Amino acid sequence: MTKILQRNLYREVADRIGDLIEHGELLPGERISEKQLCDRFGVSRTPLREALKVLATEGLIELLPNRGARVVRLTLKNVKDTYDLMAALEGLSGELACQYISDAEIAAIRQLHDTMLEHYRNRDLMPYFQVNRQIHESILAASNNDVLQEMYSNLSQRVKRVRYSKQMTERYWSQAVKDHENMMAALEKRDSQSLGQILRDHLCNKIEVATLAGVIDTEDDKSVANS
Amino acid sequence: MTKILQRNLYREVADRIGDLIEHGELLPGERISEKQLCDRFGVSRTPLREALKVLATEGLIELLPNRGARVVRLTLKNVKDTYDLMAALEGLSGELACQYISDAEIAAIRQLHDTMLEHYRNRDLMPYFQVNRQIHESILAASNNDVLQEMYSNLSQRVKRVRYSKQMTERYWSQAVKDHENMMAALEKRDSQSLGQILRDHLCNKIEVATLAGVIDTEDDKSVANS
DNA sequence: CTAAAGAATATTGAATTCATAATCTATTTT
DNA sequence: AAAATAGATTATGAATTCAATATTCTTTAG
Repeated sequence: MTKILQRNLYREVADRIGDLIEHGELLPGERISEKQLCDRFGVSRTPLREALKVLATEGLIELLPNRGARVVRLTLKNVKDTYDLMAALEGLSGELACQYISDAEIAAIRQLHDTMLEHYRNRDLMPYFQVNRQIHESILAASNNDVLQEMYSNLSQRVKRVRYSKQMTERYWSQAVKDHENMMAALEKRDSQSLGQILRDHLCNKIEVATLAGVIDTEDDKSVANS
Repeated sequence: MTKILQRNLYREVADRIGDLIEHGELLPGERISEKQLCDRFGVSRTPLREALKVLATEGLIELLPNRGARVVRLTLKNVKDTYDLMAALEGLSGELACQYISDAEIAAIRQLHDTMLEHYRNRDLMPYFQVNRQIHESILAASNNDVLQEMYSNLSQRVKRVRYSKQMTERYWSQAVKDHENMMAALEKRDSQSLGQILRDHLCNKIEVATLAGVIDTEDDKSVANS
């Protein structure tokens, strides 16, 4: 997949700041200094400030009038809300995919599925997650709904930075694999109702949330003192 | 027209441009002139351009590198995709509302519902739609999910400008009212599965889409000539 | 020594300026 | 006369400048 080369400086800067947030170089609640980032990226304040406005719209940072920007502090409720929404969107993607997906696309997903099972049997966690993600993305792509994909992508961005803190227990892992077996069966039957329901109930996201409580909403050195 | 004198100038400008798009003063596909809007709002290009970036992120306009901004041209598929998504979100809002809604809130919605029925009996179309919208908004609010509400609001904004072109047929109207009767029953029983399903299937949005084909994607004088 | 007040500094908000790319117009060539 | 090209004009992209608000530091009163 060739990347569309962005000529827009502000978009480039926004993506870079997004990366900093995702990788924890900018902490939740941390004040974002315009000057500091300008120096870091070698751009002037104009495109940087445009990027900040865009990131605020995307929900990654928040802007306080006359007081600059800060990284959004994810609360447990906030993450929970986001996952509930993502589950609903995945459900919709499954329903739609059943209507539009081609035999070839199903075969490709079947292949991913089998690969994933192999990783599960070997207990290769990272490759498992990698392929798992590809399966969900394939179904999303097959939904043939651009708005849905855009929205899902945005929500995914917001909670990306809390993903690394997962410790899969054996019980949940086997359940997730069973879910995927059912998904695969529903998809190959093109049973949209079933696939939608399975994806909505698929708990892997919620597991993450459950194991997460300690990571998010950390009390930092920076003060908050707002409404 | 009152001039702008508020903090968060870019937000104000973005909202005003959004209004222009919604009310058809800026047409789909129409090139947006920065200078013209600057003069109109009495602001400099800096906050205006920030507003354009935000509007592009919200999906109302699109930015072409070095070639300015233009109002997004809604295609039938685009609107259809958006409504599919909104239906899924409404479904989720219903499920969640059943979990969190208070007796008082249900009573308030019951009151709105009865008022709506009255408007239906009198065939008062506009008041009917007004109260109808209030009911859906009340359920959304009761869902207790801020992210959901934010997303729904954004999607709603995108398709707002095609709403006025609806001609409700008697048959669809009576069906919509029946749907609402079922919704009300499910809500009062706090039957989240039922309410979710009813809201997802509730067709009023799709009626709009069906009667819409002539309105959207109008071929304007302005040229497009992109991928 | 603490706390309040005021000056100094730094940061943000917005307008202006400069640079570059796109568009338009007029002229030239076939 | 039609098409192509060079120059002029306009619009956009980005940096800089100016103005305001907020923050920090210093001084002074209690």
